[in-house]
Amino acid sequence: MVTRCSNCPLRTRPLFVPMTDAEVGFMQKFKTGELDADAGTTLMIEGANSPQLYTALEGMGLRYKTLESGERQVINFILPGDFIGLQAGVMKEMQHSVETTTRMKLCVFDRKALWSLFRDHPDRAYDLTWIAAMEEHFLGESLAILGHMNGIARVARAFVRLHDRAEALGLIEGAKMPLPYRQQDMADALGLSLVHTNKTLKKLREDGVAMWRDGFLNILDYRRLCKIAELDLDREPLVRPLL
Amino acid sequence: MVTRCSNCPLRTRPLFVPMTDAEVGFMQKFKTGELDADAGTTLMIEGANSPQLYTALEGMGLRYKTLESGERQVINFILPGDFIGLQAGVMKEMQHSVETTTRMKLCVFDRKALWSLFRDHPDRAYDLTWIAAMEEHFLGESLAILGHMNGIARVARAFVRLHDRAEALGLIEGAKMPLPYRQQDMADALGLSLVHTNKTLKKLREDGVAMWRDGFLNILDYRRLCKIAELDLDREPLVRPLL
DNA sequence: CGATCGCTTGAGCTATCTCAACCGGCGTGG
DNA sequence: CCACGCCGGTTGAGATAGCTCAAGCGATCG
Repeated sequence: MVTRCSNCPLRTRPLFVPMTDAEVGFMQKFKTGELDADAGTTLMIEGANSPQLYTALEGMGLRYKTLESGERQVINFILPGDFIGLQAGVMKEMQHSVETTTRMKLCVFDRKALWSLFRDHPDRAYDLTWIAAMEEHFLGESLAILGHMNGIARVARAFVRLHDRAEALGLIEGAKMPLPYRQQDMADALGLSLVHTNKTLKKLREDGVAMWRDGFLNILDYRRLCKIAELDLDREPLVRPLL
Repeated sequence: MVTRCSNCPLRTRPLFVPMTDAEVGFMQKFKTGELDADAGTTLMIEGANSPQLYTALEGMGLRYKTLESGERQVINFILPGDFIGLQAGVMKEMQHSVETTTRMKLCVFDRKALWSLFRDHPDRAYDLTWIAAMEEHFLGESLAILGHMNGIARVARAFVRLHDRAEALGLIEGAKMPLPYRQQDMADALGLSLVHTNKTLKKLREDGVAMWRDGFLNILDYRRLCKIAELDLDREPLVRPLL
């Protein structure tokens, strides 16, 4: 279902709209190379500027902010297809850091090329703005989760979101999906303490709802998970045409 | 310091860069009119589509999401200069609602014009993406606030942010700035209960740090407020070139 | 004059936090 | 090859920030 296109640094187009040959040509010119990053690599750092932008091709990572107190707020999890560095592209500096969790393969291109994109390919520029608006939407949703839901609902919500994204990417095999993060990462994403996150995971495990261990998430009862996450089972599908 | 330009629907350019005559002309063509909305008007509604986009010229409002449980998450507060409806512009539908708190004057333009903007004015389109990236930054910051700070720090942070924005807009008169929201709005923005928000405000009042009543915020001790908000007093200024 | 709205305050409850200890697996260095 | 240290995960116990429920107050409005 998902077609990989390693020539396309900007995987912004809904999948059902194929690129024209001309577009593919442009994209190849736009792309400056591919990057193979080890697990634990810091791709971008808060406050600094990055001359490079990326699209994740393989592997997983996360975006986070470091607070004055030294704590971390994980902004979101990075999966294949995600665009990395829009802020660095248009603003003076990044407002969050980006780090790989597993080994990642990334499509690299130059931020200076961004302007030519806007000048010569308005439809692509439009897509880019669409990405940003989408990102804004997900952040707003996260805000609502942190603002109004209790521990177990937050964890459940995270699992549902990750499951749905993984499903769209074809990453699920036999009800299991890779989820290579640490419990601390999840805790930092959900605004919970590590201890409480751990106990919440235990509860979900014991209730036979979902099991996350050894880097894999196994959802045993999707229906009940959605219920806990306060999500409609037959909600309209997440619009996430990025790859 | 701030120059008002009611001909400019897209107040995206840093203030120190004046528009050329040609640009002003285009903007006037782009703009379809002005809207005078009463307090309590719903400008956009979650799930619906909006044929119109706005720039706030006067007055204040707020963006919010309604949760399954019926609760509200206030995404942010709208002040003059804010762009409203980017999501509606590029996505199928709005992901949050927008409501006026006071009477507002808005600059209106048509979402269909957005595409011509991208096609004919790449620099402006670039600005629009810059806006979106900026919005993303602020949402990320809010996320960190909800995820990691306690009640009093959240309120203090909100006050500092609002103060700084108001200052940039020249809305501060004798240490007082208009803040026409209800305590419930603030509570919904910060993920606190109304009762706890109220008690926190009382504490700030009694400690002589800040006083919010009758629609005005009076910051008595900015230095201490920043301390509570866990903000550096001499942090680099908030980059918010939007009017 | 009664009803509504926003604000205020008290009291008890609990979800979540912090502190602290322990465990198994893994990599490193002796 | 063993021993040690470190990392991620797990669990218990006590402390508390923040929640819910409930009541009251002044202002505004029809």
